[in-house]
Amino acid sequence: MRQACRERHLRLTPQREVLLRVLSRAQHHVTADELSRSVRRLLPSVSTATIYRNAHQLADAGVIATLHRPGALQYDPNPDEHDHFVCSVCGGVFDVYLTRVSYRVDARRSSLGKARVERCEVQLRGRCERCT
Amino acid sequence: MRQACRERHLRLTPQREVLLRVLSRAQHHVTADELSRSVRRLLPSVSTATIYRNAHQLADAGVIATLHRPGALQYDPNPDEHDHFVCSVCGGVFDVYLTRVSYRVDARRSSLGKARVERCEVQLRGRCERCT
DNA sequence: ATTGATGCAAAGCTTTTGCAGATAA
DNA sequence: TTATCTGCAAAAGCTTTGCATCAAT
Repeated sequence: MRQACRERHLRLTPQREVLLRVLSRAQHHVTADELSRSVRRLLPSVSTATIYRNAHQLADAGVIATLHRPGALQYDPNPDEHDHFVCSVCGGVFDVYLTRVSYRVDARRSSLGKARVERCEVQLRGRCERCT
Repeated sequence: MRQACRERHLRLTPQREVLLRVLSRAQHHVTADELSRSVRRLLPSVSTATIYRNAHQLADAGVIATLHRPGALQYDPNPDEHDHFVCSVCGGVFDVYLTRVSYRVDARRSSLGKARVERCEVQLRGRCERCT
């Protein structure tokens, strides 16, 4: 992460260092608000604007990913390629790792034209263990 | 659509009728703002609150679907089961119909526990025809 | 010395809500 | 008649931005 910052001329300010640390420790996706709280626990002065600005830069750099969920944006610190399971009851998002993903596009019904498909993201839905 | 409304005791007010008409004619996904404009072209007095309230009710009724996209919620009036292609350049969303979707969950790496998977949504990403 | 980063406060947007009056069934 | 709906305006969230100041390189 620090390496990626240097490459992009992102300075290693105390604020950014704390943010990186919090993200690398995060076990799940986090909203900007949760990120703010965690960061401020270590460095209380950090402003919301800084959280957003830095998170966006990291997302642009491909260091973290963003998920648009109802209510608020979520930052996904998991750098591995993976997909998600969304609980339709509690709304929780869980990482899942899929293998052998395959599909066929019904070209006649899909108005893709000459579009080039570069990636395939899967979102599983259902009830999570706790909401069963 | 009208039938679904009756079943749920949703009254067929002029506002709702226009909304249903606009939705049934829509070729793509629409934001609440676009929906407002289209509806007001036919019935200028309709308020934003009414648009949101009704769209949510229709979504709850399963008549339309909602997509959380950056910037704003989108309503998807397509009742067929389908997936989406998202252009990473212009952000446009296009309907795609997939067949033979298959995948395997790597249970060891995925912390799903006893969660029950009920649905599998696929989101393809790439460049759409116009952005190539 | 430069160029980028920060905090603050204000602004911007989308979406929701309270309420009184109106209306479909 | 009654439960539902509507418009308005205000409120509520989340996110972005302008700006003066500060600091990493």
